[in-house]
Amino acid sequence: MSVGIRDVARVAGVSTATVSRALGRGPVSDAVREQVEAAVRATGYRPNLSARRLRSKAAQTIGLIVADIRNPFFTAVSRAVEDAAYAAGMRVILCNTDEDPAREAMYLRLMEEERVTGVIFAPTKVTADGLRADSLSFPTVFIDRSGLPGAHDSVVLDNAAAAASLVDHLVAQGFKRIGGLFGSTSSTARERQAGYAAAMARYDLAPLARSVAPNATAAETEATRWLSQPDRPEALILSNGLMLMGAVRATRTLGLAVPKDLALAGFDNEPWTDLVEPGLTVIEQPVAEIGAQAMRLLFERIEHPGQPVRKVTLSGRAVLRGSTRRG
Amino acid sequence: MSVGIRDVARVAGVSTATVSRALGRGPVSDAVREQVEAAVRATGYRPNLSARRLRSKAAQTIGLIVADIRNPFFTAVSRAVEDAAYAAGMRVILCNTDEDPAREAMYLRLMEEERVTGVIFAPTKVTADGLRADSLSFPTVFIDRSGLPGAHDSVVLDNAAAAASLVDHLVAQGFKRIGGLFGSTSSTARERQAGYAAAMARYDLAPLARSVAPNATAAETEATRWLSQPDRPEALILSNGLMLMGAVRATRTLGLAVPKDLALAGFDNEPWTDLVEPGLTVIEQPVAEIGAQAMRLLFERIEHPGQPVRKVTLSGRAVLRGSTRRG
DNA sequence: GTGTTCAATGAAAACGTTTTCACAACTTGT
DNA sequence: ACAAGTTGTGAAAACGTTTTCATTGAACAC
Repeated sequence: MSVGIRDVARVAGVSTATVSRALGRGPVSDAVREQVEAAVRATGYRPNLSARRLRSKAAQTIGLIVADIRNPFFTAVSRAVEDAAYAAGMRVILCNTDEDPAREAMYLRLMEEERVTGVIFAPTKVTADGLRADSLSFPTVFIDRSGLPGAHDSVVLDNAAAAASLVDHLVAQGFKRIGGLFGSTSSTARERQAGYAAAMARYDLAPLARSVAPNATAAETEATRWLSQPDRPEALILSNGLMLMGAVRATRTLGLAVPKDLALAGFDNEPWTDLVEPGLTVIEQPVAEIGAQAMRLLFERIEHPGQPVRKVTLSGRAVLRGSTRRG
Repeated sequence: MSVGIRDVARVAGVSTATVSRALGRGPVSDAVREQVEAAVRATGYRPNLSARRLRSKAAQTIGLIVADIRNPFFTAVSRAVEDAAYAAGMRVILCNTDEDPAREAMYLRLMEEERVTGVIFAPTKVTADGLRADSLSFPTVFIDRSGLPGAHDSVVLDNAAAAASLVDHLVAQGFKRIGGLFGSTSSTARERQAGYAAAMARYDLAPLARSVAPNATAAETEATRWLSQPDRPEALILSNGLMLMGAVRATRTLGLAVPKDLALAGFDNEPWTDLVEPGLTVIEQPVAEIGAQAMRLLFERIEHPGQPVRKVTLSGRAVLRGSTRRG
């Protein structure tokens, strides 16, 4: 049979209250503490966390809700979140929504039932815009995308500036017909597109933007179609790593040389981007920093529930490689 | 204040027992069930899962303990595990050990305290070999590496056969001086090395094997050193995706043409492996299948605790690309 | 000495469920 | 028409902790 705190108490010759105090933080004499610890070793006692949570109302659990853990951005963020969580003695429950609002709603309900300490959430635009400040019964930090202004803490990339810096770089290299292929569903992609358009306007260049589903296949299909046209762009900006991969595939099948026939630039400095010749110019997101900052905001929100909503905006870093070098 | 089952009971005009039965599976009249459901909607009741777990002793939680979620192999497995878990109404707690036995021990203890339903675990060799059949108080399935024979259910790749098939392919292409650079810590790498050595022996070729830490940097360093020697191999097999990446970097810095100066082959069919010219020959692991099979074994173990220990061995698929084509 | 404070402890309540037990009201088989 | 299930329900116990409340004894201030 399972050994409980009363078995430990009996062996140690004290009350269950004293055992609880000896194991947690409570005033106990050194002698008693040692007795209890000996009894714990003797019995092989392991506390039951469900009981502890029920009574103490501290779940010591944080929920991490992302679109898909296989997206390298979320993978890296997740690792940072977990490191911070376990360092603070908390567990992490991981959920993949596949950008499906129904699944988002389901997982948010689950989080309520778990009575989690807090949640880190990368919502779709529709869910983010639907969540008012008081919609959620637990502290929540949005990552990657922020929702209604002032409703929730968030940590995001300065997407517009990052996209603009790619345009700056391409213009400096002498490119003029700069196209942009952006994801159609996320608010992140929308911000990047806006930054791109604004930068193009600054240079008096006509923006050439298209939108598709933010995955490699859709991007490859659309890029192939676009680049087959006679008036194809001489440079192309992709709004995330998967789409960049699709674009590379398109250049291969069309036999286009990079950067001679087409310059390429994108987001997410994944390990392979410097392996495909001639190296891809990308915006590197501070992924670990995003996760760590999100946890910091979350902990501070838990500590001071009433404090004003905060939005942390981090800058991307342009990693310049051969794919944007003017022949 | 938080609304509990007694509030629902009061509103519905029934006892708490009836509410519990109406929400779960218990005999209740249709009329009462509707009343209860109406009361739940009216009160906004959300069950407290900690209380439920404490009383019912069903945690509905599975632990997933891997080395590092950023390793694409574990990322993919993790996604499959989570899909299966949530489909069965279970939550997933994710833990990263960084191959550190101390962290493994810590997380295993945590799993005990959580009273988890089961665990999917990718252990280091030292931990795996130290865990007897009765060491763990919860059903456990090992993935990627199996421990003591007959101690735990496991699902693994046929590593020896996979490595041998790479040798077969290289020999068929006419390569003779085939080197192997293997990870030094995992039992997986050891199996791959053994398969490599056995295959080489079959062809009466001298094995040329070296071991380093299984990461990109160490592999790059060692490969650079090795390939700088006058008697360097004409083909190189790497024991995982990260090491393959390191080897590619080494060829770039040394100015070696692939496959003319050096053929390359490795493991893990990651998306970038077909993007770096001329395409890398790799063994594709059935990652989703591994996760799904692990969950199947786990559920069946939970269902039938006494059944004999099972080991599922899956085959890799050789994806042949330009990096091993004989010039 | 006599209050007063404080540290250490135990008994018992509390946390929010599910499950057991008992029972009443129906069905069913004969 | 009667025994034997079966079904629906409520009261109360149980799950394994932490926390509250009360009590003891010792230390301290006057």
